[in-house]
Amino acid sequence: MSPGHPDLPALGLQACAEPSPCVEVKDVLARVGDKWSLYVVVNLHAGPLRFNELKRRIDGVSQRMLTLTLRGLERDGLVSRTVYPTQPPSVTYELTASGQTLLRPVAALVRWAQAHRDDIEQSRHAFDAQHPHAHTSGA
Amino acid sequence: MSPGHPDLPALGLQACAEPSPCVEVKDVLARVGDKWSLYVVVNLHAGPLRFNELKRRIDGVSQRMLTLTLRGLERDGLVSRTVYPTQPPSVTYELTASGQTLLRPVAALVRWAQAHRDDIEQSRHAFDAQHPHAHTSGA
DNA sequence: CCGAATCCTGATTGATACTG
DNA sequence: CAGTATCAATCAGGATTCGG
Repeated sequence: MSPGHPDLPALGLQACAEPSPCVEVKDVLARVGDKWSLYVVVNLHAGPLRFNELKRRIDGVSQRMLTLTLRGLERDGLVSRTVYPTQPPSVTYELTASGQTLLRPVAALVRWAQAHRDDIEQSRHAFDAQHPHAHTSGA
Repeated sequence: MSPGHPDLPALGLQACAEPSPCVEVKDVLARVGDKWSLYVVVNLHAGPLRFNELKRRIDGVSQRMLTLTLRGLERDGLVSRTVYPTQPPSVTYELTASGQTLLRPVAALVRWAQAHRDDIEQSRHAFDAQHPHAHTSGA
């Protein structure tokens, strides 16, 4: 029955079939999948940035959300926060070693997204066409 | 100043520094990062499953959320739905070719999560310890 | 300049009940 | 068995305002 599935179990995914042993993944996805974390991490990949510089680059993020995102990232040890007691105060954020390693798997996902963008777009269009009652919302 | 950053730009991430050109990624993360899609995809990796079988396996998912998740996945062409007009009706869900390819980058993320689980856990604990005002919530 | 606190809105989710 | 509909609760996110 099984078509030509490559054996994914070898990738360590079978351990993730149930919610309980898979909390770690939810964790990661919650961190990287939220609205802004990814942008912060990516923008920080080239070196430290100050708060408002980050805010200017991400443009669209509210200061509240940027603060919360940075706090979350900092809490998880993905980003470090450095305060320079100047006048006015200056604070910079930088990727930690962990934060840098995260970029790699994220990049894989990005590549997948780019490769399948058209397929998905097309698929959605086709699907919406034959499902009149606009529940287009994804899960 | 830049520490030993591997050149991430080569990974195609620099194109993602700003929201606009990065919609695709948000898309993917929205699909895979939501509460249940990942479980569905992973559970389907070994072959087709019926609705309630899926529901039983994921346990914790409400039938509503499973339906919505499957619809979203189907809409994006990641999962296919097959109806057998038996009595009672039987419906099976299966990963499409696209859906199968998604497992690979996801696995990379899973591996990262597993590898950094302890660091993150520890980091959170340390962070919470010196931040009394329980905003433990991540961003 | 950095960022914390408050208020308010809308999207997500879950429980329950009902239909084919 | 598979799926939909409705309702209520929760939560994330944005605008604004105040403090160090």
